[in-house]
Amino acid sequence: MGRVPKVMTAQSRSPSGYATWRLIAEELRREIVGGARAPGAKLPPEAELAERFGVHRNTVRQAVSALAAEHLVVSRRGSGTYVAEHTVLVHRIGARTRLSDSLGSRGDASRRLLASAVEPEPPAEVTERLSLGGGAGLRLETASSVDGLPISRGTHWFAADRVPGLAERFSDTGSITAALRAVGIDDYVRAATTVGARHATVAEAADLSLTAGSVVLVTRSLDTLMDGTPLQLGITRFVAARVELDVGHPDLELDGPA
Amino acid sequence: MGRVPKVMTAQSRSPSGYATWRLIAEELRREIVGGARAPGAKLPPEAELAERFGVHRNTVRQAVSALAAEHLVVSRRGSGTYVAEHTVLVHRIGARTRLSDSLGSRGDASRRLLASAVEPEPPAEVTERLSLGGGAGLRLETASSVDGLPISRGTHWFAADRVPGLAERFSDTGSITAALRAVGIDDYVRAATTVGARHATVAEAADLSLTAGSVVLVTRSLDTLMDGTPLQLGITRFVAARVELDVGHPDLELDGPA
DNA sequence: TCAAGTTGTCCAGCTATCTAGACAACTCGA
DNA sequence: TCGAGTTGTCTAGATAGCTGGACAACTTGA
Repeated sequence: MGRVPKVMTAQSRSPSGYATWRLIAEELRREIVGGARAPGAKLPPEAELAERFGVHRNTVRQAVSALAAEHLVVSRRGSGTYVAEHTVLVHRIGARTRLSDSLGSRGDASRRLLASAVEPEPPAEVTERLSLGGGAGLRLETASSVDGLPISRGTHWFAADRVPGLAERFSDTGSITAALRAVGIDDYVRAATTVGARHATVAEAADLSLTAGSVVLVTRSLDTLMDGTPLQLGITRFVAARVELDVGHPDLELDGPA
Repeated sequence: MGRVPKVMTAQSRSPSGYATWRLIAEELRREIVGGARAPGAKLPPEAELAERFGVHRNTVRQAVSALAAEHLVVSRRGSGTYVAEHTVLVHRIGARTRLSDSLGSRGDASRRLLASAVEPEPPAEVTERLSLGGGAGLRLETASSVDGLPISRGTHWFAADRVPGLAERFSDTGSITAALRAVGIDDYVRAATTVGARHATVAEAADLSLTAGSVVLVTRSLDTLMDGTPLQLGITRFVAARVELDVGHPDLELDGPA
């Protein structure tokens, strides 16, 4: 592979608005999370990386320390820098799958309530998609993490009068499904989900322990009761570096008879 | 909203590795593609934006010109800066939906073949998921655009001996579905799709007319014949700023009887 | 025990980026 | 027609980040 893209050749920085060390960090991160460098593997020495990217070793060091800050690599003086265990969480998006399920399959996962509030006048999108019609909205802010690393932040909207006491129930269980069951809603399905991606806002970067400008996956989903009544509008921001979404296609059989 | 995050306070650059003007550009882009600023709407004057972000007007100008470079805004001397028509393409991911469908619903959309090649030894992932078993792989590189703006880049793998002449057929129609039909494959379905997001590589940024460090949505999908034989492994990079993925959930009825 | 290899720390100089200010060019409503 | 408002262009200076080099601290294998 020799020299690699060569974007960062000139002295100091490329005029892209991105610091050279950031571009290098992102390239190395791609190699790691993409699987080209397995956990436990040793990274090439800084001197070698510096030569490969055509920059000074100090610049590589800054890139590596950024990766170390997000626990993707661990450096040992005198020995080398090693890829850390980093397991990417695969979250399945399906009509009946919940984030709790994806988290539950893992060892040290948690989901917790950060805040809840009754909003007399929710944003237009919420009023519309939940068919609130002037009623108040209940907003829940949640956070999830795996192995102590933040995975996602979620904003969940409900019709306030349909789910009395939901916030308290959620705190008990860490599961929205369980909390809904506790307030009398036994079943619901995912009606629609859209997926986008963008740079994290400053606030999101802080919340998710990311450096500014990291990438987040954003899902917007609508859950409905079995009779089609809209139940929950959820907006979830996932740390793109640590999460992959799996879009199930279980509707194969549905097409046969049609 | 007053002053906004204030990340970029100090002189020169913030210590995040991102130039101040880039952070501002990304914030403005979020406001625009997020819908807070409608197409045709006038942006606040540069002086006002400068005050809001706590930077000099020149810094705002650099951010705005970056947005202008991606055709998200248009500046008119003496008048102001306006949000351009930018329509986000919504691409539905379902068992039987094709990118051609999403593109087809739009006015000036195109899809074209960039390259095709028979690879005697495809990457391990391809060999495995397509069950090539030592056979050669056919690789197609495609690009799609809407209104002259690049939307995606795709890499499509097939078993070379199962789809003779596919590349030529694709060039004719701009549709993989049509090309497959032309070589005798009438029907197939999406078996699995995963979605991730990350910063674009340097090469991708160039291919998709993006500035370095922009965000791309990455889907990896496997299509199979109706009998389950793997047919196509596709890796598509979408411009996150211009595309939203819609995950259909058409399998509601499937769960009832189960 | 030693030497090669690797990461950690420090410092001086250069340069791109941001700040600051001024003025030109143009639009649009009064 | 005029003037307020807005974008376009230019110059100059300050500073943080990148470069380049040297050396210390530590690990590992011979």
